[in-house]
Amino acid sequence: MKVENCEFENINSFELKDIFECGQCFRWHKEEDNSYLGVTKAGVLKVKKEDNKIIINGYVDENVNFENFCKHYFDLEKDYDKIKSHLSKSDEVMEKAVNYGKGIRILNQDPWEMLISYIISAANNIPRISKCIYNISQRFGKKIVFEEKDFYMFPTPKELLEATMEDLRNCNLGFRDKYVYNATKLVFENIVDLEAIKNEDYKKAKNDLLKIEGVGSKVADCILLFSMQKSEAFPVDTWIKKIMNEVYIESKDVKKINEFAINKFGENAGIAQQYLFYYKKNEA
DNA sequence: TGCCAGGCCTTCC
DNA sequence: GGAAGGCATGGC
Repeated sequence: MKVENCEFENINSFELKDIFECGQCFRWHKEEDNSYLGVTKAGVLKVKKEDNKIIINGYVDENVNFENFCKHYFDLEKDYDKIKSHLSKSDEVMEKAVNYGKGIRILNQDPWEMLISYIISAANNIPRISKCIYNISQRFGKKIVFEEKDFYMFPTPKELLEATMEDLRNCNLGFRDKYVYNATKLVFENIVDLEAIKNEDYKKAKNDLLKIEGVGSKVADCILLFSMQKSEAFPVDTWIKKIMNEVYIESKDVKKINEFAINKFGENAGIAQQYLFYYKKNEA
């Protein structure tokens, strides 16, 4: 492990609260000085924003190129201003949602971690999902000490393979224990190759993820959007169902809503979804 | 107490 | 192929 730091200036659309509290990640927490601390695949990161400067400190793996990792993780190569102005022209509700979540960036997280995290998310709420993920990290992941505090890496497939069904139940996963247990085996044995799936196009990748027990349309879309750079993936959960029904399309059929949205919002449907989700859950 | 949470799977028409 | 019920657990 090594200590690292880097800075980025004049990045548009970058607000810590919007990025870390819009529901896409479960391992970031606000500190007293308004910075955010989080555990990523590279290690522990601390992010601050001062004026138009983003300052990132890290305690990360020796082999990580820190600046490149941050650039990718925070999706800094993408022009969100352009996407926002395009989406805003769509309609009034979208314009409001974009304005509400104007500092959102979609993080590029670890596919394996997203697979397990979103299996756990089914019929669950965000605080409890975070607790579940902390529990399995604390019991099966590597411990890191950073700034005199203990952090736990998300366990690798090999590490999580050590967990029995009972262990997982003790991490408060509830009925999702068996799905996590089976998915871990599939990934460890490379029957499910997440890196290969990541390289496929959206439809094929989604189709492959749906073969995993515990992964349905919504969970698959979250994995695709938050860790596989498939920005057209449009996860339909209960909140999105509500706002879509109110504004765009009256239907109980999740598949219909999903297809409608991809047609309407196109290649950035997933980013549109995140603005809508954040807006509906907190404001509307 | 009853309902809901970033759903999915199985069963039953 | 579409609707209904079950599934753990905690917060409100």
